[in-house]
Amino acid sequence: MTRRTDTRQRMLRTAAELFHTQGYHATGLNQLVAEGGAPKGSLYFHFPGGKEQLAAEALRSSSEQFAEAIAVLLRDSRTAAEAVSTLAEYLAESLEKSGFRRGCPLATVALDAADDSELIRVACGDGYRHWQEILIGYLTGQGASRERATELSVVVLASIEGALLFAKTLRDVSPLRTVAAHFRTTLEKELS
Amino acid sequence: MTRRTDTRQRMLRTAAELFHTQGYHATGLNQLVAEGGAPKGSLYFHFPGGKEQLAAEALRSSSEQFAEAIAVLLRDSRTAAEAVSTLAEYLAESLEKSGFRRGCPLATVALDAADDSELIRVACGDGYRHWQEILIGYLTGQGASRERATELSVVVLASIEGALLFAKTLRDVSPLRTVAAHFRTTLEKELS
Amino acid sequence: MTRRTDTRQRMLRTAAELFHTQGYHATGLNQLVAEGGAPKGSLYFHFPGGKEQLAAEALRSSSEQFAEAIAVLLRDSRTAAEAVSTLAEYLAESLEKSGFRRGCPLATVALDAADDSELIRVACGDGYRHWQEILIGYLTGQGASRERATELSVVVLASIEGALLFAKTLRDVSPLRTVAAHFRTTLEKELS
Amino acid sequence: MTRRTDTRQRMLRTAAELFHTQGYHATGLNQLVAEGGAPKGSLYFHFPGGKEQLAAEALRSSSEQFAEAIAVLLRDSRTAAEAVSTLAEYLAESLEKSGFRRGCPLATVALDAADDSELIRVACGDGYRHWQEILIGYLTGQGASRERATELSVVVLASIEGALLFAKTLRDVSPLRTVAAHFRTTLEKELS
DNA sequence: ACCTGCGGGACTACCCGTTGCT
DNA sequence: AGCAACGGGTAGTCCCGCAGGT
Repeated sequence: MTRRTDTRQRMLRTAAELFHTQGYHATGLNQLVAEGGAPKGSLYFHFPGGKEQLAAEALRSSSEQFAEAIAVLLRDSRTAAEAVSTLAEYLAESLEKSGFRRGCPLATVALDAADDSELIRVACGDGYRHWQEILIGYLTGQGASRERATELSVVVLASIEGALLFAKTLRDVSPLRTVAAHFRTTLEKELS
Repeated sequence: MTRRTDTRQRMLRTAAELFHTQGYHATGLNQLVAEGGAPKGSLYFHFPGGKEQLAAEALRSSSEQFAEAIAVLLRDSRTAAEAVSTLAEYLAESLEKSGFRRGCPLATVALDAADDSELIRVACGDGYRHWQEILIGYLTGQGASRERATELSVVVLASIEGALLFAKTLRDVSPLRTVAAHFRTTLEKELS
Repeated sequence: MTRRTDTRQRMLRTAAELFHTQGYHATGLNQLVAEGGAPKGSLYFHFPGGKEQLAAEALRSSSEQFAEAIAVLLRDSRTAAEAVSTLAEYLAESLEKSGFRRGCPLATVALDAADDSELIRVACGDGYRHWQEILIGYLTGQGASRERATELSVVVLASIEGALLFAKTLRDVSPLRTVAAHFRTTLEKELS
Repeated sequence: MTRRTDTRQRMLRTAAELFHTQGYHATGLNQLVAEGGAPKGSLYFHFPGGKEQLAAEALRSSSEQFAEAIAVLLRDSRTAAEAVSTLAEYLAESLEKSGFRRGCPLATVALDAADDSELIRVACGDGYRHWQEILIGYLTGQGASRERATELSVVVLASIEGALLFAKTLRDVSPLRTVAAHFRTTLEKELS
């Protein structure tokens, strides 16, 4: 039965998009089913856990998709410095093109729902850890020690998250570029 | 006439607390007036602009209070490296003591309400800019050029914001400490 | 599936009754659902347009019911003079029995909501036109020219509406009887 | 002290205007004080009976003003037929010029508040009786018997009220003109 | 003593996430 | 799979009084 999967998948896509841009509490189930063209009653068939489960699954999906994007970006970069720049530029474009609406796909929900739902908090946490692991793998591949790579991955990722927050709030992507420039220098020195 | 100031101020305090920990859309006016002991009708007397105005003013208040805390922390630090460490430690404690609820006082609302209200977005943006200026002032005082201080302030602040997000989501303050350790090294090298 | 129709219909009946006696703005949705025994959440399922749509549909229903009553009264009258008297007497009884609350089922809402809602204004307008057409049909059947019947229908209907207003305001049905007496004479002379 | 009278009077004027066009329940005290430029707290000083007293006084004022207008119109008319036509035309113009908002100054409130407030109901009733007396006086002056004048005054006034209701609801003043034409004929025949 | 700024809740229309019955 | 129902929730406005300054 493919239709079931199809409906479920469409709901998840819509949910991912809305939770990404609006956060958890600002996103209504009505808007979700309206925008996704899905019948309202079916929601609790596909997601018995309700809004919480839907959000958790949508976030996992968003997170994996983003992880894939990072992985591709890193694979195509010759140096860590270049990789960070490319990532920042990609995020800047994504943010700007969406009218400063699409920042980090997890951050908004992580902040406004983590205290309400353990399921959601863990989904976001897992996402962040996954991204970090990808970066650690890359940096060790570039010659960094496991310990150093771990530290750098946290700092780089945190900087980018913070820069995304600033960029969205100020409607100006320059924080992303500033952060990228900083780490280009830092990483080039260290991982020549 | 002290009562007027008192009620308004009490509302603002309660609002600041709730918006800080829950975000904009997750915070109901009912909860707000219940927790603040104020009647609903008074709210719209003091804040004719409703929830939006209340949030914007509360955020400005939160932002200034935080700015003051940063300023004090920096004033009491001998080096920039120490200052960043102290700030990170202060935030880590604040986060942990509140059960991982009090992160950045602006970030949650900035992400979940910036697209809905220009008033709120600008209030948050002004807050971030103010914090940055404080940091720039400190760094130039420590010998950094204006340009370098500007870049560093963005990177440091963004890292801390991102680390707060990670710490809250993972229920673990170590990202804050990792970031602090990183900048201790970086800043000590640069601003000896 | 009979339950759907049932709930919707029950809501409409209650709405018609309340809007008839209290007008639009004096009738609260809470009172409506309480009095109708219907759940609050269902209202916006059946009437997505909210109070306005509910009122408009209730008025159309009231209007048709009243039209039917007029039609029956006219069908059972041998002369136009008798018909007007019977109608006036019927309205006087209805008004008095209800404690001077049930006047024209459209007038109160027409006056207090026509400027707020085009939907409601048109619903009332359509009702009045329909009643007039019924009267025109009857009068032409009694030998009046189309033109004369049109004029008479307006005057007769307007007089009855005005008499209902006076009767309700003065808590005295005699204006209705006075109007009836007047048109009995006028119509008997003309449509012998 | 003239200021007191002034504020009170300004409140009454604004109230008369708003109750006339919107009815009782659709008119909020906030709108009233905002539109009238009066201080909110003063309302219950000048009108201890609150909204109800304010409305009742405003309606009495409106009613007297309208009675004066009728008296002047009748005084300037040579025949009853002409008088009714002039009155209808005056009302048609007033209605049309106000965007079909100013109908009878009492009717809207009479219908939507008579059941809630005896004070208001009686104020409207007194108004209607006063208008009738003026008309009766005129018609007896034109040669009608007291009894006949009483009946005619009710029918004429009721017709005009009903025509105002229809005109407002249909956004078309022709019912007023139709009624006027009818009574021109009737009255000319009778009171030659 | 004449006012009125401020406060006080109950109530407004509307929508929420959720669940049975079909 | 899904329509209809459910009631407690949302932000916002209602009409009203009281304490205290002019």
